Amino acid sequence: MENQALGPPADLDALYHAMSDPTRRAVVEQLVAGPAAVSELAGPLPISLPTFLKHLKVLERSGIVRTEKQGRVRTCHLQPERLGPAEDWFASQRRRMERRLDRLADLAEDLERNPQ
Amino acid sequence: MENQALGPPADLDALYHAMSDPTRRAVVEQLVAGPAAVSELAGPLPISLPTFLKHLKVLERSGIVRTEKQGRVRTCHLQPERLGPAEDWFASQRRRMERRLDRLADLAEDLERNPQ
DNA sequence: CTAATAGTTAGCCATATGGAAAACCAAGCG
DNA sequence: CGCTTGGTTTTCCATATGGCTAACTATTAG
Repeated sequence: MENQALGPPADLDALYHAMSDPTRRAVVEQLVAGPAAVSELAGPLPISLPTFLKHLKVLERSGIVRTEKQGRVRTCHLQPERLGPAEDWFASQRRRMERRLDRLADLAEDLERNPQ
Repeated sequence: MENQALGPPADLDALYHAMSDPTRRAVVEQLVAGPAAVSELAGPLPISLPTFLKHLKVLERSGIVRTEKQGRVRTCHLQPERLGPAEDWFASQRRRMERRLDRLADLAEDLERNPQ
């Protein structure tokens, strides 16, 4: 449930930190459409290339993006399997919360049926 | 900024930022079990109360936790409906990615069947 | 009324983050 | 070879973050 033995340690800190910035989410949304070179990704964005590179490094540290250089072009790919754990933590909390609320509702019903 | 008509409104910033810290995730995991007072939440944690309060404010800004004070006790509640959007963004990206990979697989199959 | 309890404010500090400009490689092209 | 293109490194800046202590306010228990 926690660590699925995929690449680097699936650390939620880095993952959620990576996704907490709109620029970086935009990059991910681009990469969903397919791999892209650094300049293709940076082009439309209103920030300088070096600044973009910092964002890219944050994404790489989080494991959500992998990059490789061929010649002078660095291509960026999304690692879809890293999206799972991020989604899972939220889903897990939500489910636990719902179960609790259900139990609470049951209890309330019992009390109503069988008042003290 | 450049929101490309993809995904929900960008208060995801605050949400993901809130979840990028282990202390704050621990608080959320506690609150899933039910509402709790500030000191109950802060007690087990290895940080000072003022520091804890800062974390709590981050959680409140993100909308994931609501608090109310009665007498001298401030009680913290989880807002489960805020967990949904956070989960959804990831789910949405993952699904888009999967669809793309499926199309790609189909294409590869076609090529194999019908080589150029 | 006094004292303990539960938070809150106010400083202070070190590090991290997001941003920019400038100068610097290295791979291709003509 | 020399120029251009695509990245990279370095340096610098302002602000945010996470942590602390100390001092303060406001309830409530005795």
